[in-house]
Amino acid sequence: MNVNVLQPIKQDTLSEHVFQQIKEDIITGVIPQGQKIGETDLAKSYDISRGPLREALHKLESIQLVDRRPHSGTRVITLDCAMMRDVYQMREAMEGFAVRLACVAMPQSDIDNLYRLLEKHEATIKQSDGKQYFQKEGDLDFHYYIFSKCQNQWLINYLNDKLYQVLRMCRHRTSQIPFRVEPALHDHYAIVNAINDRDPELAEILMRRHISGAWKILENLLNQEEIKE
Amino acid sequence: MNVNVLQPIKQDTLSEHVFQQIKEDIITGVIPQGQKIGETDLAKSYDISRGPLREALHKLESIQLVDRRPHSGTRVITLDCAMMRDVYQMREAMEGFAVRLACVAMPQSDIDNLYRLLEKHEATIKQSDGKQYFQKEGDLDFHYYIFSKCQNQWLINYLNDKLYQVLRMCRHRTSQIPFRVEPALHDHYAIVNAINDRDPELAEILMRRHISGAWKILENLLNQEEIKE
DNA sequence: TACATTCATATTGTCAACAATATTTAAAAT
DNA sequence: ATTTTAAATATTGTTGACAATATGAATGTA
Repeated sequence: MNVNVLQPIKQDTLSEHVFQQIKEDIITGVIPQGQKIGETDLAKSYDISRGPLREALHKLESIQLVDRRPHSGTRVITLDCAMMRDVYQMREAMEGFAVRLACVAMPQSDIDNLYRLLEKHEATIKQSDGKQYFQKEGDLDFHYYIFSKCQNQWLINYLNDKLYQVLRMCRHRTSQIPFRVEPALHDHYAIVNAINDRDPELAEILMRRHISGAWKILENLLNQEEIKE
Repeated sequence: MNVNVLQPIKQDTLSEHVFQQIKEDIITGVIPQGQKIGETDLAKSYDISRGPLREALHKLESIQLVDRRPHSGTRVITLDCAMMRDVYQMREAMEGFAVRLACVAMPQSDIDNLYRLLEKHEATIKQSDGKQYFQKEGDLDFHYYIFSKCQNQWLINYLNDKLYQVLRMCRHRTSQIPFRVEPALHDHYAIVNAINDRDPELAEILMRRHISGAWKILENLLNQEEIKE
């Protein structure tokens, strides 16, 4: 595995520690969407003073997990359809570009690792074709492995720190819905094949299709959900 | 002009006000690159207490203008060649995608405005073919106008809040170097023509070429500069 | 009853002092 | 003279109190 891909973990300060914790609580729904966050309350419940808490909230704002309005307060974002669309479009643009770069930069050993990863996914799917929920994590692993090899630190950080946090939140929200995972696996193989052929042009196109396809499925599900309610 | 494209200006708090001010001071070089920032000193020089100043520094960190290490301190980033490359690659990916979206979403009136903008640039260039420095601002206007019409708030915010701040910093650093601006104008016309033909595919390709071309020129200049020193 | 205004309350923004950590300086040992 | 160690200094992290602003309740008026 490469170094220098992920920033060093700095959890030394209270502010940073609480930031991480609140982040997880928002993503996993412990703090529900749209909820107003009172500084005094939260500070008490995490047992720190308001100073570091405010700094944590600022960091949360910078990765779009909360909205802050001066003098008014902070509240957790609500993942509506428009926001998810924006996020998936961003992924399309950025992961498409990332795979194009990675396709040129990857050593063969990384490509081999990707094939092994997909084989593992394939086995997991065959083993348990009922409970496909677990598999979604595998999807993230695949995407993460690829963009982390693109050699552009800004791109990596944005995908990792911002987009994928919101994405995890989406997944959590839609985790009860069962997806068909075989088509995704097929897409993944096609992408790795393009990388293996050192065809960045094609790799980008396939990645874009893969992500925009995922969005179309998700969009339909969300609309159905809305109609039901 | 559309509303809802730029977030409302919130300069109500000290923290926000100082953030804006330090941001400008960094971008324009008043605070030089690589400089260590002492909280006590800066707080005194902006005549506020350390609380709001720290919040401002966190915001600056979130747009990559400073590096913070816990317990150690804050320093202004240094724009080396690798970082500029990353930024230009990001622009290539994101502005390419933005123009693709904008190409579909733009009403004809916006396209007319773009043509008028380019005519104005053309006139400015002819008028003062010596001092092309001023013209670079025009380039930013053009790019900004396009991506602000892409209808994806995440994309707009990232370009506007992060990439373009660093880009302005680059421009300031290389402002003494004269550029030939006619080729850029030619590219701009080609892009607007593609938009006018409602050809998002082509518009994206042209935008990518335009930006990667600009990077190649800049890269050469930076290398020459290094050799000299 | 509906609406506007005023006052009380709660929440956010700011400050200055204190604690914890890093950096520098000076002394001691090899 | 160079490296190690230890103390002193400076800087960052944290806290609780105070000021400014917004929110909500109560009162009065149409």
